[in-house]
Amino acid sequence: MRLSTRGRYGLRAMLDIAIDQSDEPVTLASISERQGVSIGYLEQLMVPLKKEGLIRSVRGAQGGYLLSRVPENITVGDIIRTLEGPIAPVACVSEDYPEECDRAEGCVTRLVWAKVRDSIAEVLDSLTLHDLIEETRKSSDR
Amino acid sequence: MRLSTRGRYGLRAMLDIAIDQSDEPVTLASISERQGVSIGYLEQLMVPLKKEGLIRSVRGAQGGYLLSRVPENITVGDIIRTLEGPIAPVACVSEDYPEECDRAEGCVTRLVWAKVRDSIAEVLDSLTLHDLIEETRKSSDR
DNA sequence: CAATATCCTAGCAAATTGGTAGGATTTATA
DNA sequence: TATAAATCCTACCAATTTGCTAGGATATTG
Repeated sequence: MRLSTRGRYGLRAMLDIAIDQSDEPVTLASISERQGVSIGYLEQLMVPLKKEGLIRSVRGAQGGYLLSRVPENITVGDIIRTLEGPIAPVACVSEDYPEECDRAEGCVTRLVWAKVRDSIAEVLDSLTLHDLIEETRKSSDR
Repeated sequence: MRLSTRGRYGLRAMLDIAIDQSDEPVTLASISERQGVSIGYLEQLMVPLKKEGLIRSVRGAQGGYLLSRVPENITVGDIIRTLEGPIAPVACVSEDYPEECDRAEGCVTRLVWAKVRDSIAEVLDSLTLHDLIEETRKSSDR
């Protein structure tokens, strides 16, 4: 039941971009330095995030990445689903296209996994990047 | 964010044993037939479940497996933790021995994963084998 | 003693994970 | 108009995890 580094690093990267207030693009080099993740790996994470429309990029010198929406309108769930796929502790209760299964009817354990899926989704969807920025400020004024 | 087959098959196997009312040991051969999981693989799952004290075994002819406790006292969480390890969407918020991390203090994303962990645990710990037996009966009287 | 079970050790192919390498392309600025 | 700074793109790959199977040893019943 582990999240892969894609989701973890991806969320850190998105928060890193969100925290920057300058309105100037944030480079992967700077994210890499702050977050301790290689530029090459970050590049891979940016591809789906951009395709999904959560960020936009500026190419060339002084380029980098910017959020496409205000932090209030980007949830952790948006980011995690983009990088890890639909939430699905097991394939037969996937949010998107649940996998067919012979024993589906009368499969009681399926109900368990559906509850797990929903409880995870509830947490991820209730948190926005804005919330995490706030939390960051709180923990830094000490 | 997937559960492995160990947890899935293991829960099915445990429920299968729980549903048997005969007080006689349930063989892996019969579980295998009903659940569509090989005997060899089931054997592997029984080892930790037995070590954890959730089931006991009877060797030899007419042998098999029995629950060590009444279904009311075995939660889904007990089974999943036994087969999959402590609940931990990421290592730094593992229920058991959270992995150290340089950026632990001030790491806001950690709070997210802790919430996810707790919400998963809440679901798994609130469901017992008894609940699932009840659910099975309900879905079969139609 | 034969049949039926669990127990135990090993091994292994396929998939997934977590990256790296190397270059092509775009753009700001000196 | 070069040059440097960036993103973009394709490929590859080693290590780990997953999901098993094989083959036998041991225990128990009838």
